[in-house]
Amino acid sequence: MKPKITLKDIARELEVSISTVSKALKNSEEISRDTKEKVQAFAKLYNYKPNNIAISLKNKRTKNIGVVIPAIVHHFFTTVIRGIEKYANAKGYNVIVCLSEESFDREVINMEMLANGSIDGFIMSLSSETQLKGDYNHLKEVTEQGIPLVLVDRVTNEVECDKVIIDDELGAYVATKKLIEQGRKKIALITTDDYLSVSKARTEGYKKALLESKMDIDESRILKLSTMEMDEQGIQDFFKNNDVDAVLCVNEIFTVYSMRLVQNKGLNIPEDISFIGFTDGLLSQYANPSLTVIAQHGEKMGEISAQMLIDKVESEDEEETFQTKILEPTLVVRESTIN
Amino acid sequence: MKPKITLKDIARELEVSISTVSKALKNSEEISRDTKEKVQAFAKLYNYKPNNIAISLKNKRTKNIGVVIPAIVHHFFTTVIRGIEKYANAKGYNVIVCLSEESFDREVINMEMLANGSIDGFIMSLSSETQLKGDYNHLKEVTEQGIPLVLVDRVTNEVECDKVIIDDELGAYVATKKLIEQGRKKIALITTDDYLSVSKARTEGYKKALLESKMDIDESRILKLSTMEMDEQGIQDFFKNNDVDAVLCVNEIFTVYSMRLVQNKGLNIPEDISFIGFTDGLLSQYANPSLTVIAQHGEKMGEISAQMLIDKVESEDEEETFQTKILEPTLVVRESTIN
DNA sequence: TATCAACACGAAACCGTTTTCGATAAATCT
DNA sequence: AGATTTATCGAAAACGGTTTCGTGTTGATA
Repeated sequence: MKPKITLKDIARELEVSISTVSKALKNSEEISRDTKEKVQAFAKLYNYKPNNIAISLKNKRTKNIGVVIPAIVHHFFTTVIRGIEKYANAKGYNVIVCLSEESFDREVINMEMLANGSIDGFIMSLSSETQLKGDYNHLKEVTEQGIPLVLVDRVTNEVECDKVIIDDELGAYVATKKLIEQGRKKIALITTDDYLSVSKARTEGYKKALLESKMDIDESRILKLSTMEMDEQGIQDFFKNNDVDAVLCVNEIFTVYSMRLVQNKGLNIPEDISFIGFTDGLLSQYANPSLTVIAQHGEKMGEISAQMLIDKVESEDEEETFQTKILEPTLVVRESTIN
Repeated sequence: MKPKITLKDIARELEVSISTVSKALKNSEEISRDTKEKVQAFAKLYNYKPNNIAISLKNKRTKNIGVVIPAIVHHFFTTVIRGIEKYANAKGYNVIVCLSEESFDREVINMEMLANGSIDGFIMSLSSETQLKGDYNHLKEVTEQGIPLVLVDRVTNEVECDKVIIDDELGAYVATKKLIEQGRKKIALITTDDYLSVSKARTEGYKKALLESKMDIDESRILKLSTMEMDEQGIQDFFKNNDVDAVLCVNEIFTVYSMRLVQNKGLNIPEDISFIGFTDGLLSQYANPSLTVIAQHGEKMGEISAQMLIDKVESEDEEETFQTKILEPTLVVRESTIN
């Protein structure tokens, strides 16, 4: 066990001052070639690495960014993290991941843990409970303290900050339009409660497409489920009581589970009924039939979030100008719709 | 924008010394009731929170743990992270996640970034490239520096540290045994290269079960694929050239993809051919038919890893005693096998 | 030979805490 | 009254760096 070596150790050993060592290691012009070589050789020999904490304390910058997301087992969020990691790491930043598990309290606790010097900025996606409560004081507090914040995907316009979202309304619109073009007349929507920003937008896109095609909006064809748990019974009841020929679902799981139900009823996909889901994840790729989906480009969203955040963190001037980056979703056609 | 308030600010404002403020906030006996109340009230009013970085520097403990894993889009690893997060957070620790993306270099870089004071300990799962190279010097270095390390799932016995694994050999053995009991005679194994610790163990379990039942080991029924990418062609060729009535796959994706291939050939699952996979993830649950799998209990593994690490971090004594915790996998029977 | 710039280095402040060790005054004891 | 406690607080070191500023020693210049 060889403990870490410090500047002080080198200074003592070489009988110079700490400042000399520090400068020598930075190749400062102030220090003679002789001393620099001596110090650098010694440092290399003993594998000296400056202590990150000390540096953080000195320049009030940690090179850490905090990421608070509702869940990690959802494929979409893992791709977002991956994008963040990728960009952040290339810029020399570490990523501290905290999971709110859709809980308001855990979101608050996690932010407070990180907001006291541990990170230079936040990237976060709101928990569903937070969006339900509509309480964003914990976000406002960090922005008031001057900590940069980027909201991604699940956002709110209650707090002023940078945001990265996809055009969920457009995504649902395009998907619904696609189903209409295929001659579908009874198009269902399986979504989550409206307080989720994304769900609301998608419902609007769905309705917009229907209205544009002079089709009625039948509220009984819209199923709203909880975000917290997978309500299998709810979906079963829905298909028992409704006769539909196409379904748009706001996530992969709803889609795949619904497909199995109708398959067990003896229907053929996509001949008898079409499906389109959100999120282009493993489930969509490997489902049978494979899913036509609205791809959300999570990795791209993560990268952009990280870029916006790090730009803010590293910018000198304190211009209070925020932007919202809206990405366009992509329709990926596979086997669950007639192509 | 209200900047963070420090002890010094409070001291100046209340005309006492910094030490008095510090003690007052800790409810020290040294300080009079009057002063304590005054200080505490002021601190609450201005929402004083101690700076984590300063505290870290002082007591050489960051309350951060570093997690380095090969990938995050694999369901198994996300469950591990979730378990780590859960335990660590309950203990007041933050989790810094780094992705090696199966690359040796990125693994080294990430560890070096974190090893200089940013974290109190590591939890990691080796990248496949690292296992291929067999170079574990970066691990040995951190342990030599006295930084606790816990290896999880993808481990090596080249480095002495705590480890958490599941009994992969047993898992494959149980699965193969199950297939044999069902009367399967031509059981294939689709796995990854042997340099991965888990693949090797699973292959052994598979062989052991076969030998125990006096069945021949036909090496042509063992397909070894790269970990790096999904080799669809390799699987297609395999099923073109082999006649099998049961398949054991080391992950979900191999299983699901293989199932589709044989389904498209007109075979019925599980009547004509059975499938068992590893990892009880979304793909397994929602595949059609749903998968019989060997569950690896990733979340549990994460929790145990975090517990072992934090125990080491917080223990005073430096006993160099390491343990390897071996979890038992569980066979989850679903539709891809005859039950 | 006195002056001055260039060179090479060190002292010390600083980042925000914690903690040890006095120090002062009042209170208690002999 | 003098000695000793006790209560209350502050100075300062420490954690491990960075950075400003000062200082002593050269050598060159006038």
